[in-house]
Amino acid sequence: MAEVETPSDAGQVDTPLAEFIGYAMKRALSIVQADLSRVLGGFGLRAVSFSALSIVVAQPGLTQTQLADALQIERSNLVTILDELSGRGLIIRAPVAQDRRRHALMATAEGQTLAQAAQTAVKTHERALFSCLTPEEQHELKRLLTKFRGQAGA
Amino acid sequence: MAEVETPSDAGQVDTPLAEFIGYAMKRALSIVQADLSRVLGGFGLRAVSFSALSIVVAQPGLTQTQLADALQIERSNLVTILDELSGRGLIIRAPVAQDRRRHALMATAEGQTLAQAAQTAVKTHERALFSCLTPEEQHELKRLLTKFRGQAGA
DNA sequence: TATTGTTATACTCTATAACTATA
DNA sequence: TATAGTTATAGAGTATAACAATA
Repeated sequence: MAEVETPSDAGQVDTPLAEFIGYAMKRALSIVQADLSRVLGGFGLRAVSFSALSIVVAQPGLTQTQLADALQIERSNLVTILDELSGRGLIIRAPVAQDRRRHALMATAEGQTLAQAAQTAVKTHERALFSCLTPEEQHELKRLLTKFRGQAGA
Repeated sequence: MAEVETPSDAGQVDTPLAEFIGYAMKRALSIVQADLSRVLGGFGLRAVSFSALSIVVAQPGLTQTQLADALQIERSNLVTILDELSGRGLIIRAPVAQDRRRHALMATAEGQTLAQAAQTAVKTHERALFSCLTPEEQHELKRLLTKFRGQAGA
């Protein structure tokens, strides 16, 4: 069997995947998620509970099914997340008079305050993280991602 | 307790998260991943095994540690992936004469052929998926993601 | 009959520690 | 002692089916 020389430059070894937007997206996201977890950890929140809480604050009265749809997660998996938020007194599941199957989700005052603080912190840290891009580039990146989601995700 | 009206427009309910690039990235990626899984399923590959095979084809002689680093996954988790590729005769773990602890990863002829075909298919489907963006926008999106990773991921 | 929230469960992904064989 | 590959395992995250209460 022939001798083999192992490449020494492992840093640029993923070249064949460099042409795929999906791959670039995945690698970029993992950097953002690491930063996000760190920041939200200070508030006792995970990314998904932060998202859930933020939406409940913005759209009080949402039902669990609506929230699960908004987050694109399964209703069953949302239960644990809401138990967590509710257990900390950040949200309540209010009864809906017209339909007793549904829960209207509402943030408590404490939940609103925490959501506000966490959003500010995330915004600050995202700004720092993306400071290697110009403000125009940051805006364009978000615009392109959002446009793509709007068109391709239909 | 006051009556509650539940919002009827659940589609735009994630507004408070719309300002975060990370959130836009996550939602965009999940669309790409769904498409990718579908395409790669036809080749009996998952995203991670496709990535691994592609890199081995491009960089023959890589060791497992180098490949794990390139893919940013744990060495331990790479083992199963390589067992899978090796079991299908797509790659081999060749012995390295200078260091008998290491395995030099090499794609077989069949592995090279499959990688080539899968890459073409992924490229085609990614092009179709991103057709809602102009070629300039697609290029810019990839450039921004790559620049971000290069700068922020250091 | 259908829907809402819930439980249970299984399956994938990821992370960590410890082992072996080599260096 | 340290490194490469491996094993085992635990913890997330995610997906599916089925149930009780209600419509």
